[in-house]
Amino acid sequence: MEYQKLCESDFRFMTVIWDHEPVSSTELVKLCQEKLGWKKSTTYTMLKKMTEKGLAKNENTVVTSAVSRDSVQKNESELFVDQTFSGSLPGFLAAFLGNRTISEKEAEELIRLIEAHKTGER
Amino acid sequence: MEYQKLCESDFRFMTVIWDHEPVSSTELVKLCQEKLGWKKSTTYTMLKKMTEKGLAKNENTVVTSAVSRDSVQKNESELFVDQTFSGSLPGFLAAFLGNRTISEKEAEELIRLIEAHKTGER
DNA sequence: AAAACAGGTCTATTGTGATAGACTATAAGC
DNA sequence: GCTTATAGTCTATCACAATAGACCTGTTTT
Repeated sequence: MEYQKLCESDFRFMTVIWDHEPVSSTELVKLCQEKLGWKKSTTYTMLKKMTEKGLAKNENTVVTSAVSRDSVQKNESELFVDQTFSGSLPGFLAAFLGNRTISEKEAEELIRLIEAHKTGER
Repeated sequence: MEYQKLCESDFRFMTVIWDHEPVSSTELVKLCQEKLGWKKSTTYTMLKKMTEKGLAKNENTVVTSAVSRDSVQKNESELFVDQTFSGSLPGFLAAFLGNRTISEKEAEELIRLIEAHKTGER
């Protein structure tokens, strides 16, 4: 099955789960109240939707994620770069950097990442 | 005024404009028919919406953009990184690269971009 | 003058994202 | 046995994204 984009509230909800799992459903209701301003039924509605989509689990009142934050972030990023920059990572980076500057420390971190994913091919 | 996110069809529509401007409205109708499968009235409805939002202009049946592709891409990218990675560019890059590899040529291009935006600060 | 076309508006439909109120069922405490 | 939590469902509302059909007006062609 192919990746199904998460809409915004889905993502924010999953973020609460990722940040706190495993978490009891009651606790999750409290957290969503605090962090997202949601009522109880909103949280349960979302929770059900997420379990139906296979993104979360609610077993015996204990909620956990069924997909990792990393994998979702990866899919979302790919989708975004595809849609907005026809898949061009340099295109994205050029746009994102625009006329901002980044610290040398951050630059080094980025370069390290790039080096780590570089193949030998030209 | 703050940046108003473009929804998906808005962005695809603007892309047609950016790719062809200046373009007559009739021609735009044809292009949207081809590229997006839209009917005439759909194109005009969108065009009106875009002019109302200040993203495009229709002057004397000649359509042009009122915002650059670059600036929209920049805003969208910032928004995406903020929402998905709490604003962390390295976070984005790590997720995007995942377990893929990039060619040496592309890596060089990315590094050049990063160097160009590096400040002296540590 | 009638037909054809360019250029456009207005209203309507369908889908679904986002949110919650009212209600139900089951177990725990008194 | 009644009350109070806990855990959850079901239905509904509202906004707006996405799309288009029917219609209108002015200009050009036959």
